[in-house]
Amino acid sequence: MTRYSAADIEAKWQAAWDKADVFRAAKSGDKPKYYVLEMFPYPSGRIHMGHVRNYTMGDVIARQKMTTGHNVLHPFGWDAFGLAAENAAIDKGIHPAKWTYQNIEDMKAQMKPLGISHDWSREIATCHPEYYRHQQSMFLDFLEKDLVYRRNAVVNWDPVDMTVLANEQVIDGKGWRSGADVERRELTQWFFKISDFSQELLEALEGLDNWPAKVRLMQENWIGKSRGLQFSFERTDGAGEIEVYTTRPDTLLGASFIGISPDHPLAKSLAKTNPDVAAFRAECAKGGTTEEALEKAEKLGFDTGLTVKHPLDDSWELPIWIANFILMDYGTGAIFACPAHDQRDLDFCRKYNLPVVDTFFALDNHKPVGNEAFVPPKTEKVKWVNHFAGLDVATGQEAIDATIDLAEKDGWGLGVTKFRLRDWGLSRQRYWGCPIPVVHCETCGVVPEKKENLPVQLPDDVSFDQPGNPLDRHPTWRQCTCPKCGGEALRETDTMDTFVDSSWYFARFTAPRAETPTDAEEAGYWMNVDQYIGGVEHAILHLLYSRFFARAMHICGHLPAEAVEPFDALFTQGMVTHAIYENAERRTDNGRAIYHYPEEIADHDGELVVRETGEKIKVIPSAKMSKSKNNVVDPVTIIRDFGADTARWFVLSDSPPERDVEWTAAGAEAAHKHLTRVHRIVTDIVASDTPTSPTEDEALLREMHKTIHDVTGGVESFGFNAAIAKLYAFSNTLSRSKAGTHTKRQAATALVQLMAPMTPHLSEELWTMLGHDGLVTTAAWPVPDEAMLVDDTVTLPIQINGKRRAEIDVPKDMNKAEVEKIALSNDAVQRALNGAAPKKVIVVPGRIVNVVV
RNA sequence: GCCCGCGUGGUGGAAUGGUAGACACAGAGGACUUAAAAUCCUCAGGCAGAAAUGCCGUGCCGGUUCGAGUCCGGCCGCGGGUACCA
Repeated sequence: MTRYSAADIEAKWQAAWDKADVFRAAKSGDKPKYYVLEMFPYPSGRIHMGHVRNYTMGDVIARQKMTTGHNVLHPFGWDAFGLAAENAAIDKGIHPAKWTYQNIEDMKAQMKPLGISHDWSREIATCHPEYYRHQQSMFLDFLEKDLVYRRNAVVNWDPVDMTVLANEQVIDGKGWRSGADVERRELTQWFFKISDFSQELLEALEGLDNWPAKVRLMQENWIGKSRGLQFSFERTDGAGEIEVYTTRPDTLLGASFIGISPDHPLAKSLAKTNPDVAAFRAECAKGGTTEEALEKAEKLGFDTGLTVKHPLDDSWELPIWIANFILMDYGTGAIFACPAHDQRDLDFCRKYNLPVVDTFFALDNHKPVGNEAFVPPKTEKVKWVNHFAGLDVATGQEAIDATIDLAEKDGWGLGVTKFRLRDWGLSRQRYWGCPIPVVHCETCGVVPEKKENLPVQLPDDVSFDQPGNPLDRHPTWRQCTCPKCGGEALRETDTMDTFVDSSWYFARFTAPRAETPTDAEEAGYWMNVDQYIGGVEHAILHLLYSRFFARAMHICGHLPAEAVEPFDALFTQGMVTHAIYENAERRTDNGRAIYHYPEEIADHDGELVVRETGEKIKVIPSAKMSKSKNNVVDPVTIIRDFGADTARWFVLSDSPPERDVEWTAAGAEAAHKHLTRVHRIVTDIVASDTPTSPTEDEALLREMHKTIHDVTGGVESFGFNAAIAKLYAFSNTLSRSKAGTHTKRQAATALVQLMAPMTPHLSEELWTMLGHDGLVTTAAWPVPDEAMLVDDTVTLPIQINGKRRAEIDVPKDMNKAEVEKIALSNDAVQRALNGAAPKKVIVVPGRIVNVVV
């Protein structure tokens, strides 16, 4: 008897697939196409369990589709530009390109043994000029179609390193290398006009039936459509007005002050003459740019001393304050505050001793406003103290609509629809990204590079010995000729956000070597992605940007109209998480936490310590595996010790794919044991010669058909863990069955085929062992016999008052009255009834009986 | 802060509004073995009970329903996103 040796089997069958070239995709007329795509990885250098989980899921889908008559495209590539490469350049002195390409090689070497059905002939890397030249060319198309523009926007500025920081590089408001207080600073930057598509991107969400509801909801909220009132408060000094936008115009009677953003034109102009305003603005500019940082920052205010008039009452004056929590990017950069009915406004008023206009709702037990605002839900009816907008009693929404109507009728305001979605800033002041193909000319201004001059290629000779963008200080790279006037000009040194790279790679995969960004015929055939799979952390940005990009590409003729929603079905897998081990005794020189790899940790009598030094460890429970936290677990050892099939089986079993899983080392061994057992079960069957036994054979075949049915359903609906549970159960059934050898071989064949998408190498081996020709990878998927799926009798639980008390076996199609009669004559029911008649009897055919006593 | 999600035995988890705990891991007991490993068999939510059985039980509080892990409302805890990590 041969033992299961993953190493031998896996190398052998991978070679066989290569030889038969089974995963190379090509257009074909005779089969429906199926494009399955996993989100491509960032080449960090090591694959981790999250990758294995992601690609294995995609592989199960791809392989199962191959065997159900589909022409499958399953490509792979690298999201290769990014910040980490520059950090490596700074920390280790390696050139970002060298680091990236080396990582790609390393990760490929770790990926290949997994036996994923990727078509490697289509491999792309976004940092390759052959990729980004098409991206530059599309940027020029977008420019021509007015989908790109420049304006000022804020960045995180490190005043010590004199450099722009990513949000990730701002920790508690300080630069991660310098430790200096970060400031917000304005730069002129490039933007995609994604906000022009707000309404369309919102509406089209409804059609995405095969996307998770939560992702659609998150995008809907992100786009954030709102209808509100836009109107102006006139300044009492006659020097103009303050325009505000509010989604709660119904609270206008409670207006207590006007707040403007520190970046509001009025605040800026006051700062020119008033040093206190300038100082306050500088104070507000401290800290990072994230919405979280802005929202959580301590609320600060500054009294301008100016006042405005209430639009409904000329004698009602309100003060104008500058407040740090008001964003210039949303609405008009100015608001009115209603402290009686908004907690944040109330807190602000209490802090700065501003007068608070009392509640204007007629509350049953009215008390003057204390430190708690009364916030009725938009759908709740409230009664007014005074008639307002012609209303006496109304819900918030009715009041909002009525107020807008009133304002429009009386001519002092306008109902306006706004979106939260902002334009997509794509400028990055960094080296390792796709250069933005424009030049700056003294005479012509900003001029697009000529397409024939693409790619605008990154220079290789750059240094990272000082902070900032190396492109800015490169001795020659910037110098170029103006494409318009032919005079001397300077290249743009901003590169593109890496989200641009990942917003169209799925389209490039359909024709990865085409001379244009896409090939109309190939894109027409392969698009859309039928099944897209990736981490839920991409629910908003990547997926929304891609939806925009597909529309923009369509406008420029790079994608057909049907491809504006590029992902027909989306599955968001959960993350593989792991505890983070923070050193509790030591920090870095500039006070940052030190994180240790799981393998550096030892357990000393229940206390976790650093193995080498014995330093105590603070365990941070469970978080997304992240390089910066050193909590990434490496799957390579599992593959080496147990083989790819074990790793694949293991990541699919036990946890539902959409759920986060906490990584544990235990379990891989168990998965391997099971595969060994399947190998032994099949080996034993092949060697056996048991005569047929009608009842045993029938029982086994019934189980086989049920298993085929359940596993097929599981695989097609991402219920991989449930499918694997069925396969475990069926292995048990098969191994204990007394059926004849002929039937057992049939059952073993089904088992091997059903396992094939998950454990393709082992399945190929056993397929051959069972005497089948060809590859199980291309053999037709088994189909269950419907007649074998239904049992003649069913076991019905009997509940008394909703609690299970007994069960009865009845023929499956027995009518309700019969079932009720049998149920009522049951001992447990008789006991519960104690001679009385039941109040009610519910019979759900084939399901349950509930007797109410 | 805001948006989204999740919470079930010692552990991972299963369960179209219909028998809560399938299938596994760890555990206990047994068979085989000189012994161990491997393998096979059995047990196993908690409490009470010899057992039959009864009561409790899906983060907490409340609601809808003949029936709630599942639907609704309110909390608590954890995770993701928060526009320059990808």
